[in-house]
Amino acid sequence: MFIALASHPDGVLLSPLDDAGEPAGEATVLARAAMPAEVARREFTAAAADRPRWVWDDTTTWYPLLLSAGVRVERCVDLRLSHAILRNSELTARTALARAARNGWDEPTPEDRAHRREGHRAASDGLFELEPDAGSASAVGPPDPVAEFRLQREAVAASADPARIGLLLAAESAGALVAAEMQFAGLPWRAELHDQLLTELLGPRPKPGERPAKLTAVLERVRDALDAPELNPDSPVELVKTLQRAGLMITSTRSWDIKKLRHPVVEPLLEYKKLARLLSANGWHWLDANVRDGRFRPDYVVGGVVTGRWASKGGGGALQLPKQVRGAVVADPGFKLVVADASQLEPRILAALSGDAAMAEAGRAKDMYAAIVARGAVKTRDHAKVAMLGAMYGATTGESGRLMPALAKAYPRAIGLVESAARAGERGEVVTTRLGRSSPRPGANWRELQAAAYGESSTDADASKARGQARSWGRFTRNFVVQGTAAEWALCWMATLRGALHELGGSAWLTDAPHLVFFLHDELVVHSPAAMTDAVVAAIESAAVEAGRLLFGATPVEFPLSIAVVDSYADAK
DNA sequence: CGAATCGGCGCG
DNA sequence: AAAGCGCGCCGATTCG
Repeated sequence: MFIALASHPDGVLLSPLDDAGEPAGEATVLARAAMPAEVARREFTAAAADRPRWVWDDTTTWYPLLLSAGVRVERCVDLRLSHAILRNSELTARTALARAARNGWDEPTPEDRAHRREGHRAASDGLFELEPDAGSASAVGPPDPVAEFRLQREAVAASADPARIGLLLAAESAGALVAAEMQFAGLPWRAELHDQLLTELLGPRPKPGERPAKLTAVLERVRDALDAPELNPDSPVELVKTLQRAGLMITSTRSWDIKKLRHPVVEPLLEYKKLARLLSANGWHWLDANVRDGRFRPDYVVGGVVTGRWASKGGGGALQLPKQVRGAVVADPGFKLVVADASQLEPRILAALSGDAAMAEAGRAKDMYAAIVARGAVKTRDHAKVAMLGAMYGATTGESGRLMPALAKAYPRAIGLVESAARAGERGEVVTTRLGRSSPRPGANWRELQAAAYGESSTDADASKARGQARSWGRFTRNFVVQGTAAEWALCWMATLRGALHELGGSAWLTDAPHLVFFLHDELVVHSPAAMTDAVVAAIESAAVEAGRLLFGATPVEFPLSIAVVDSYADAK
């Protein structure tokens, strides 16, 4: 049973729907204020199997309201996220949904539009411009969830593989629930510990506009070493000029390049950069803006990355919490943090995805890189690691490039898979993950440049530019299949765990039971009552096994985790 | 003047 | 030691 929720002049319209998306009973209108109680009633009275799946346009607009009212839901269908997948997927390319003109369901959520108006970059901005909005005609008024849901059910049923795409939609929607719940619960954050940490490294909090004492001290050492009393090292142009004037051969101010120099300025300059970064990215200003009532509540953007990974938006930078400040993340009294990390996830995904028996054999080991060495493909563990990364990212030169032939010889099917994904991208074709998320097509500029290289009047320069661009898109599609499938594994892992944690909690409210508080591509953090951590660890382990089974069925590849039960996130590894 | 871009760096 | 994927955010700089 599905129940669609939609705004209505008198409140909220509830429409019961069957598996095909057809009406399955009388639609009713409820006052807005009565909605959470009605949702709760349906959640609690039904047996688990009969619990409704709530169908709504955006989880971000409905679920936070329910959570604030103390209502958790078991399952939902996030129509906008599902639409984005179905619109692009090769598996549903010939369905009515995919062939329809762009409409309101292709537009960003209302929050995203507001966010963009505030001057933030569009999520799809980047190295490559994507397919432009054809027409970009926004539907008049809010789109109808009932009609959209029916189209989506049709598309799934008619797809080349309904089970896979259906699983992907379920996982994506479950992810949306997790994201809302994690934001609701928040990551426990001890502001006084963060402040203490900053004070130790930078000195006491300065007045606005002033540098902290320790930063000033190290800045003076930099200026002395370069005999440049006015130098502002935050200006790359100024810094590079000053370094050159001191006789140093350098054209950038990256730490990695500076590290290679031999000069008295190197040590204080690297120290300055490190401290200045801490101050600007996660200093007191960050603390004021992002931590309230002992919680950090980042805005997760489910499916915010083309590969299906999550992104984050707004202040905070949730997906880049430096290790430096993780000491401020501490479990509440009586609670523990259970931190779990999937080891070497992407190479294992490649092994399972390609069905390469030899690589899958290595993928059974706790240390996959060591197993690759044991097979004799490469000589050292470092080589195994760098070669695998090169295979998944498309390295052509350097050590990684040199190791590729040996790797391809030992694991022809696995390397063949990423190579053919790269070739497809170079031709401008689409590639698809295990569960059916397809890569975007290159934009019009890309195609024009390719076409120009084959034209009558093309020059060598045109051809070489086109080749470079084609290879670049090929590296993207090469990585897409692995990164995207890894993101699917992580979604399945997290969605399965979410259910298990709820079971463990019994009738306890979300934040009194073990609950997810953080997720970062292949790592998650559960905030759990101290007495339940053994059960939580077991649930995390079995969710990982289940994720592997959901994606790949019977595969020899294993997905080992490293799990730590700690008070402070800083102690996790 | 604010908006867009650049160089740099944090995360996976 | 390094050059190849995906992100978001900062301060400085340049653009319009």
